[in-house]
Amino acid sequence: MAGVTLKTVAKAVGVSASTVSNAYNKPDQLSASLRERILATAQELGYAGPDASARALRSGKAGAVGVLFTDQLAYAFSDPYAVGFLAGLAEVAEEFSTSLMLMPISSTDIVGGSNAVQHAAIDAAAIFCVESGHPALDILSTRGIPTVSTAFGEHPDLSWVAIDEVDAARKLGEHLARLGHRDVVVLVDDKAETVGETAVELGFEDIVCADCDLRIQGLQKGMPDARLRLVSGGHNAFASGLKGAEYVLDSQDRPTAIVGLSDVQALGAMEAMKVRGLTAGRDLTVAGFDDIPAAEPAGLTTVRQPIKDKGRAVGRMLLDPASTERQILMPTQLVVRASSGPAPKR
Amino acid sequence: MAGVTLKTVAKAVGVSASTVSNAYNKPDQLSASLRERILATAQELGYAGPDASARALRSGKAGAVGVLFTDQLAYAFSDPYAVGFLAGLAEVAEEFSTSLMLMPISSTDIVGGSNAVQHAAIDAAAIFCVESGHPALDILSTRGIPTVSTAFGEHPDLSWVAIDEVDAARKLGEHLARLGHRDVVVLVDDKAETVGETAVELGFEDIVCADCDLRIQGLQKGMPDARLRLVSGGHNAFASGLKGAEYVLDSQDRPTAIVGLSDVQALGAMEAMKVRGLTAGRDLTVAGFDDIPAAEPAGLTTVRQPIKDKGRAVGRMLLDPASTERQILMPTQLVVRASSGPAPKR
DNA sequence: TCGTTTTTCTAGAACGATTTAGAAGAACGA
DNA sequence: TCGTTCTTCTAAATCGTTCTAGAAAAACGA
Repeated sequence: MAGVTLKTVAKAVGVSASTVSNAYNKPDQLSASLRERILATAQELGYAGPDASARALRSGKAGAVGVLFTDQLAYAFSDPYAVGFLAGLAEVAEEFSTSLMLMPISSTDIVGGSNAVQHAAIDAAAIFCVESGHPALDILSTRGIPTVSTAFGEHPDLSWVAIDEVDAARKLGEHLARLGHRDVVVLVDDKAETVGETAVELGFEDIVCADCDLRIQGLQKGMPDARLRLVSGGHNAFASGLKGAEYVLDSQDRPTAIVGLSDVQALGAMEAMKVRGLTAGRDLTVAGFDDIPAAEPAGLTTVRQPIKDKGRAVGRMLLDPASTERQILMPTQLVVRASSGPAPKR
Repeated sequence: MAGVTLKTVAKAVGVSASTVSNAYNKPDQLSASLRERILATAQELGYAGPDASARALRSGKAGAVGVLFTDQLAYAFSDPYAVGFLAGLAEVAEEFSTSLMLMPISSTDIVGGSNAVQHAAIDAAAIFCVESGHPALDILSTRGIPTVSTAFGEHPDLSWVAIDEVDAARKLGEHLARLGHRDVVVLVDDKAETVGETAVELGFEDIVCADCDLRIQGLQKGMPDARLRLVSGGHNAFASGLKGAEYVLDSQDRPTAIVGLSDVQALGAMEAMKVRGLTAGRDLTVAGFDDIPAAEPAGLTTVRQPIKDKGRAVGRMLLDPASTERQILMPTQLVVRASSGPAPKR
């Protein structure tokens, strides 16, 4: 079976290789009857169509867009936000009959030549949740691979699809301020390892993720008089929110509101409250970010961003030559639900 | 910047192309000093290392394994089961500095030449939740791409990593029978479109997914005297379970136990019960399959299978030449939790 | 009927690397 | 000193396509 190439088929049919190639790629360049004869012979010989690598080399199109992912894939995909984004991206990819290439970034030997970012055959790449300045980005850049990031960037020649994180958070902050909250705990899904089982309190300087930083800034901007404390429960978003909230709820110094930097964390916090017999919106206010599907049934106040659209927009920017915009700001919207209520009088 | 190839670098340094190639791939084939000089010049010229497609063509290794996925990506990844599998697979992929290629299967024009399965440059592929007999599998087969499936197969020359679905389900069936259940509703995550908003009752002949079929068989085997009814709430697993359970709970003919063919569906069912003030394990028994992370906190009785290990095993089989086994049966284990209890006396 | 356009097909040169076989020189043991 | 073995490097073939330019034949308009 192996070793059957364009040439084999061409010889068998008695035509040139170019014609066989055209039979597959440009059907209107040859007569229908000949095309049929070629395809039939190909099938007979067990020829599966033009070799992917050869085609990619010659035509300069790999037919795949890369998606970098850091750390544990499981963590990345346990957040519906990531899944929604990917779904939007996949939709556009399918439209252009392109595959998605998930490229693991081994944080360790990224510099050594043997890694996926270096060797993956891709036409473009989506930068999703990768810190700017990561060596992988440099590699993509030298390789001359166009990228689109989901992080709001100041750099004028970078491409991105993002939301105004600060503004989004400010809306939520103002909402909370309006309700009278002055003491807020922010649940952070910290990238850095936390210490064992219990949550830890962080300083503002500990925040590594740029988006997180911006959201915290925005919150503070919306409620300048409030005291913000940062608490992390570790990697995994839901568990992180749960642990973080447990820590906060069981402490002497309870806040009147808990904000998860993602909905999943906020839902974790609601779970912790439920266990303790507390009702969100009455005993304590809880809010999140993103408005993932699970937020509505849970009655979670949050800041909506069009997740799937974001993925689609990135896909378009990467794949559609007709899309000329290089920087898109997506709208956000405060969604008030039952989980937020007035701060109790002291 | 563009147009810098191996040759350019070779000429600049004053060596042959082969030597530059060796500098990247076989460092011990040339003196350290020359290698350093080559790498330095390459950097200077903005050469990003050997072109991925060219290397793939010449060496016959694409450096990527494919993962087929049907339907909507979002649905696929909304199930932690899929995420866990992928995480295991990704772990091994990273080990072999290989990328994962997500290949959408547009169920429609799969036959027309323009699709990812046809054109993706991959060395091997994992078949995850794709019905045997799907045209995409034929394409992979003619392309000569080795595949490993997660479906238990009878075919002796196919490779798979799977669980004994029938046996797993039988264990659960026996457990339920022991508790006295004789009237069971099975929640099916039906691939076929369901009618609008409400759940539908299915016949055994409606089950298209092979795994589902096996599990149903196994359940019946474990509780031969029980009446099994099949109910589907549509695509998305959680919503499907929720809708299915709502339908069942609000009907005249309530069963004493509800089994979700996946944990996510079972959790959906528990949600429906909670809304109605019913307690799982007391008012009604609920059980699932897979033992996803969320199952334990929810107290869900289920049949555990080593999800991540399954992904890892598939990865090994695909990538590690040292792995010679072609068919691996993973163990399963009944995990009894609070959601299952004795059937109420009538 | 004759020039012109359109259709249909082909030869041969890329695409950018890796590989094979082997040459030139250095190092070595006796 | 000589034959042998390493080390270090090279020339040329090859991987399987697609692309460019153009030839031959068919169709067309006047």
